[in-house]
Amino acid sequence: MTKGKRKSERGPLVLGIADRLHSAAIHLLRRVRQQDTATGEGPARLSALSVLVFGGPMTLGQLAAAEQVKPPTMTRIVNALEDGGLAKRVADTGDARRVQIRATPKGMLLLQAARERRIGYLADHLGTLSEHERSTLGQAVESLEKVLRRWE
Amino acid sequence: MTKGKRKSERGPLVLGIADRLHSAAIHLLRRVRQQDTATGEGPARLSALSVLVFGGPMTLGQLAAAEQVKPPTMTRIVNALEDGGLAKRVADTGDARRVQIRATPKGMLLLQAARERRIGYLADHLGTLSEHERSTLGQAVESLEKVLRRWE
DNA sequence: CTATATTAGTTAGCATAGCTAACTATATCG
DNA sequence: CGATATAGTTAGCTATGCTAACTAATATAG
Repeated sequence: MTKGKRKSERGPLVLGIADRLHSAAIHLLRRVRQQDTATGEGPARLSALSVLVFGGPMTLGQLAAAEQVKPPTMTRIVNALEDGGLAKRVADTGDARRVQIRATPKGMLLLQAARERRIGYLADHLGTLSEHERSTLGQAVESLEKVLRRWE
Repeated sequence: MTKGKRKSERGPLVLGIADRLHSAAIHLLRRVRQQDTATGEGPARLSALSVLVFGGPMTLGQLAAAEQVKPPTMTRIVNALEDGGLAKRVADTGDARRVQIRATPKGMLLLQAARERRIGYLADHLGTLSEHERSTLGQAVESLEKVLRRWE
């Protein structure tokens, strides 16, 4: 062995994997997002609605933080969701400054459909892989989830 | 075995992997993109510049297709890149309707730096995985590349 | 307990990035 | 040559991001 240091550094192998993972993630999401045109809603609205549906009701500020967006941006997204009957503002009991945002049944249904389209489309393509490749991919996704949990 | 059909379908296992891969890809890219603020350029410009730098000069229409965007959108992105000295339009010899777009040395340098920031940031976090996990991830990325090549 | 400071959200106004429709200029084809 | 097709641009709309400045409500200092 010519190289001493072996763990937790930015070696060429890790850089190569990072590079290719990055590129693959970009192209996968670009493909999958094409399915969303069927919803008639833009990406920011769908993403915020997804957080509401799967994370439950939360304040506008929490939603903005979850979407890594500033509050004024989220105000407008929530306005649009409310206009479309997909979410509603509910007064917070105890702190009148806060506004709870919750998905409506219509919003939940729309998101469910959008999600099934996206995930089903991706699954159809992953289905062309062998059983072994899918198993390896499953393990890799677990590693990625671990990386994300550790991220900050 | 209670289930007969085993290959190339949308079973619950594949759906689960698709779901988690989809989510992981979204969150990974959201993290990595934070690094781009250092460039002072927006995401559409950086992405188009990346295609130019790594794919070489091409016409505006080809660039629009590569970015899955309509020509008028790409016209404005190229205008902005040109204003910033990051790319330039070159007349196409042989067909005066076409315009070749090429990255300038300044554009190449800017993109190189942005890329190193993004990939390095991601690699640093992948570096917290074990050697075995990284190896599995590398194989999984190969599978994803295969899926993408087959996609359409 | 009032006066001040902090916090949550909104409003206003700007920039970027997407679209379609309509236009210009050039090529191609009958 | 004239009709048609193709490549880009222009104009104008929508969506989504930002900062600065505002309002309302809560928390805190004296």
